[in-house]
Amino acid sequence: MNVETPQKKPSRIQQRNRAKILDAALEVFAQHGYRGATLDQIAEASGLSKPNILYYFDGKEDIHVTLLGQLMDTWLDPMREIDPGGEPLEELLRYVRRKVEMSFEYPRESRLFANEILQGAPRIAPHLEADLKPLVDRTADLIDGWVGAGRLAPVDARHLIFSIWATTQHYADFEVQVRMLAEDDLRARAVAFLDLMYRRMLKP
Amino acid sequence: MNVETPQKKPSRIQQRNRAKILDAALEVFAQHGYRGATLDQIAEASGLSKPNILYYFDGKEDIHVTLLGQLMDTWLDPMREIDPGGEPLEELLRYVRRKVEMSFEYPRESRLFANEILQGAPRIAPHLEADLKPLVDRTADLIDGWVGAGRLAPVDARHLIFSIWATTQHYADFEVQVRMLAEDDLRARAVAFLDLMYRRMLKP
Amino acid sequence: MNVETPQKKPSRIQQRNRAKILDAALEVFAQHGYRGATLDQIAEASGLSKPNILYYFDGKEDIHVTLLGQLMDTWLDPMREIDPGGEPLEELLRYVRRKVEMSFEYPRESRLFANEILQGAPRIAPHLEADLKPLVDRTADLIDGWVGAGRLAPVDARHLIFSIWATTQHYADFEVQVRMLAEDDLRARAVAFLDLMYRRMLKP
Amino acid sequence: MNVETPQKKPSRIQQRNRAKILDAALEVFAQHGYRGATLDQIAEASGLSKPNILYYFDGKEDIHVTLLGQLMDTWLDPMREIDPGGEPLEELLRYVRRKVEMSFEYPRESRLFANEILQGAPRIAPHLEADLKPLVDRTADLIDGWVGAGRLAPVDARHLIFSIWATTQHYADFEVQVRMLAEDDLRARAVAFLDLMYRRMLKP
DNA sequence: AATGAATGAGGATTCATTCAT
DNA sequence: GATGAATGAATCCTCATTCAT
Repeated sequence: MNVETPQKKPSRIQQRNRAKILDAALEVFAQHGYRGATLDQIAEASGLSKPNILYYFDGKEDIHVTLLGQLMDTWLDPMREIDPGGEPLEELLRYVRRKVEMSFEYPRESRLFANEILQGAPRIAPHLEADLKPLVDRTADLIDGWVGAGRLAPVDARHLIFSIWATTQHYADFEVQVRMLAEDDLRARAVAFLDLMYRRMLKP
Repeated sequence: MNVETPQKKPSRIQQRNRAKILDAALEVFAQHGYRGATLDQIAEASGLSKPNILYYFDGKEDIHVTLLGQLMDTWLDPMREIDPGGEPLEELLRYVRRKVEMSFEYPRESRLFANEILQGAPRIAPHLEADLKPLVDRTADLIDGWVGAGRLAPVDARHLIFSIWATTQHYADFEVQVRMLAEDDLRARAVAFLDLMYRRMLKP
Repeated sequence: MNVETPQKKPSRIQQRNRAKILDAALEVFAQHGYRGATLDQIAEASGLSKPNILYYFDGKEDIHVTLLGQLMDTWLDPMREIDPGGEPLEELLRYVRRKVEMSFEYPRESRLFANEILQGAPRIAPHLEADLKPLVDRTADLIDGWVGAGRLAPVDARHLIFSIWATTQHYADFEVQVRMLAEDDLRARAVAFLDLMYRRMLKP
Repeated sequence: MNVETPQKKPSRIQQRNRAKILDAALEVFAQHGYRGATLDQIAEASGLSKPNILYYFDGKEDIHVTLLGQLMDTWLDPMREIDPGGEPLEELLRYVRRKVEMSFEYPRESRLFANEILQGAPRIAPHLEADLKPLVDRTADLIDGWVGAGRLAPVDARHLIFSIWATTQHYADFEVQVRMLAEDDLRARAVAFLDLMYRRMLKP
């Protein structure tokens, strides 16, 4: 009988162990990708035995899917928090800042996501369609409205979004390369640079 | 006796088969990553038998390393072609355009590279140190000089470079997501958007 | 997590299975040599599946090294038991007798050792240097002392040792040839012959 | 069409290439055993290509069998040359000396033979029955006769022969061990030791 | 809830041999 | 005679998963 069956609410120890597994799996999947990760590595990193991991999850893929599901929730939060009633430039710059800070705070999540998209999103495509697409459509409309009202410089809303994702997540996804090439104060300089770039780009 | 040993020039058939293998491997590695790729897939995609592939290459890793080596050569070309004697804004905008066009022309190469960096650059780190770092140092100095001369708006040269890489390669590396969310004319819009963004960003 | 790591004492079933594997491997390695032996043969002979064998040992080489390590321990015992305070001729004749009896009792161990030495001792050379050499040095000194004291006929101590090894192990290592050519009572005749030979050789 | 078919006498070049292959194969088989040896190694050592080797021999086994067949011829020569009409002690001591010198001159042949016997003589058993057994029977009878006539000390003839083989071939078959433990002048000391041992053993 | 033991399905690689010229 | 190219059959090993307790 699997823990997932929602008959009883998970006990304290169950919740803790699931969390330990997911944290370990996040580390391993983010570094090695889905195929490159092994249950042994996750078992090692989580401190649980391999069969015990399979007591909490139906298998490797279940862990991965669970991680991606959790990820989508928090991943989209910054975009959801763009306030349609706020000052357009400040709202978008705040979004950029939150995104870049997430890259430095949660690089593993970013890499997990990047890995999944790179492989063609085989396991997360439904989530994207269901959650991401409507949100992006809505946000693009919002930006278009702002632009139409002359409150932002004219810009292709969707490509603006892509560019924000690209530039912010880059610090997590290409971290080894960035760290090899960057100077000190990486994080502060990144935040400042992106604020500057999007300010010049978007100021009406 | 291995084919790699540079004793004799490779025959016609050798060159053709090595090319077939590398092309197939590029496809497979770009999609599945190093660990996720199998020789069976490469054999299937190349039309050669698995042992025959191992007749031309020393093993899976040899194929991968060969691909990465080839990649670095062409990957850095656009940056090498920035002309220190040119008009700064136009030189950089040309660089952006070449980069984004490479993402649309050679998305597999971009994804191969992204995969390698995501996993911590285990096989390409030496190349990065040897080839990429000096080139970036030089280019950053060049940009700093242009900024100092007032020919470009003030900007952090290294983070500018990162942002160009991020925004251009994003179209290849996150292609499935981009195609799910973008409207028609993806390529033309991407080129136009990036030209606009970096023009506003860099105009002195 | 590997069974070899000496964190916990091996369970009953582990000890039994490791013993089964080592016994099967002794048979197979002794007959076919390291390269000629296959895990399939060991699996077949031990009654375990191939992956299960690799659950208990890190690989083919680990099994082989374990066998050789065990072997050295017992293999040198007879020489260690030569009593410096005993009657020289009787001590050496007892050593010869123990060695020839080991060849008849443990022919597989002898052949395993012979195989390893024949191939140049690639895996046992360190053991030889560490364990065998000091013991032989000591024994040769002992014999030299006995000869010097007139208690043994003059003899080259090291070549005496070689000859004892050669003649006794021959019954195990060249068993098929010996059995083809010998008459009945092989073992008794072998013991008697060697006793006679070394008695005539060594009597002062 | 294979070269072995005795339609034409082999050309000069054929003889030379077969000799090169057999010499290389002797080296390789003696060191690695039958299963451990590869055609690639033989090709490398002989300077011929792998397909070319298979032009001269029907396969790996054919090379091995050919080597063993050649070996038997020369291997038994010393025993054949024991002169029934000679002085018994001197005849046998001469046999010992020739055997030990062969071990130093042709260690590869000795090891090839030892390998084959160790593995149970799968390919040479017929030769042993046909060639070796009659010769040993005859020699044992000869020795028995000499003993009966009081011209040699009483001794078990067959075990005497075994001991001569064992002690002399030991210097080739266990060479790495012997060289690790022996002092200088290995060969001279070996000859002297064996002469001494068998003289004491056999003097009537 | 947990784990030691076991395995079937791959997966990279080796190797004797064959093919084609 | 000779060789570059190719391959089927192993062979060692990995790994997600299952079994038994």
